This record gives sequence, C-alpha cells and structure tokens, in this order.
Amino acid sequence: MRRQLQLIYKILYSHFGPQRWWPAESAFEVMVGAILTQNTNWGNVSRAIDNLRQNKLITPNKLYKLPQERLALLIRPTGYYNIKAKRLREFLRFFLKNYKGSISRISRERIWRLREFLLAIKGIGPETADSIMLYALNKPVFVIDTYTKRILLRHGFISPDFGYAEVQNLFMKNLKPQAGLFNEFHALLVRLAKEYCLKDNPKCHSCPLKGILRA
DNA sequence: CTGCTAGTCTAAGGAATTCT
DNA sequence: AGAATTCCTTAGACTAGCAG
Repeated sequence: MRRQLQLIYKILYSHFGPQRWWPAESAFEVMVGAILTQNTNWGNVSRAIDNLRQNKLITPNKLYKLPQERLALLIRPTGYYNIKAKRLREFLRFFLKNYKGSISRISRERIWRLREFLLAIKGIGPETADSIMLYALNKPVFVIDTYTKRILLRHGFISPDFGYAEVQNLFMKNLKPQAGLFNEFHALLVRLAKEYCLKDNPKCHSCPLKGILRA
C-alpha cells in the first residue's frame, strides 16, 4: 500500500508537474475560499474573492462587520450564498473570539485539537476543516474530496462505503506527515480527476494511472 | 441546407436538516 | 441510523426556430 501510494504520487507528479496550490494572497483568504468553495467550482469562488478584494474586505474584522445580507450579495457567484454567508460568519466569530483573527495565534493550536474546534462550527465539515488546516495553516492533514474517492474507488483501493476518516487514514497511515507532500498530492489527484477520472466518461485509455490497481 | 441566436438542460460541487 | 432533501450559480452542451 505504502509503495503503491508513493508510486501513484510519483507518476502524477512527473505527468502533471507541481500544481502550486492554493492560489491566494494570504492564509486568511484561503480560509474564506475553503468555505466558499463548498459544492462549487473554483471559477465561481474566484469571482466572489475578487468582489471581496475589490472592496478591501479580506480581513476577519471587516468581513464580520459586514451585514449578512451584504456579504451574501458579494459572494453570490459561489451559489448557496445565503447559507455560505451564515457559515462564513460562524467561522469568523470563532476565529475572532478565540484567536483575535490572528493566523499566527491559530497556527499555534495543536492539530487535532484545532480540527475538533473547526468541526464544531456549524457549516464546517471534514473537508473544509482539513482544507483550512492544510492549505491555510500548513498542517500535515490529508484532504479528502469526491475526486479523491472516485479515483481510489476505480482503482480498487477503497469500496463505496468507505467514510471520510477511513479514506483519510489510508493516506495518513502510509505517508510521512509532511504538509508539502499532502498539499501537492491532493492537488494532483484533483487534476487527474478533472482531466481523466471524469464522472461520466472517464478517459481510462490514456490515463497516467492506467493499470495501477491495489495488489 | 447552413449558420446563427436564444432558450433549455446538465454537471459540478459539502454540510446540515429533515424525513423514513 | 441511514436516506433524501435543501441550498444556488456558472459554463458548456444541446435544441428549436428562423433568416439567408
């Protein structure tokens, strides 16, 4: 298993090269993006982030001061904007109250403790929590998403009933806990899913992972 | 019959709430 | 406890209808 995961990483990296995630100007912006990107493609999130940037609103305090309805309007391109405005505010409240909106303060929190806290916020589930930890705070936590599950399923590494934690364990028990590696690995899996491991008509014939199945 | 445009449909993508 | 439903926009694919 360990060797196979390493092999997959190696193949993907040499095929696609480094992905340079996550495109943001600050760690805080990544956090905001992680919530906005729920059930939404990045293009839409990008528009919303632009709206916030243009209004110079990407700081915890400014965003939290904004009335929910105005916030909703600004993040409209991401879809589900009313719900996301609420979720964003829930997170902001937590971040301001416990860490004064400071990245360096929240970074000092121990990993699994912080994860528990994040999961307790209404509107933050496992994927969003892990994205925040890995991509904003550089914590070695492997992010699982539908793309990752789809690839692993098709290659026989998991069955459909595997839950989030089980899939995550597969990676975390078998890889060195390095944020840089987890970051790149997940980004590469997303890239593969978007170009080859499509939902409907997967391009298995030309897929870089063709023939890689669990031994 | 070809080429355009306007309209309709579908895919993509997490978490919470509300059934059964 | 597990399954279904809710929340929404955008891009791209497809279709219908019409003008040339």
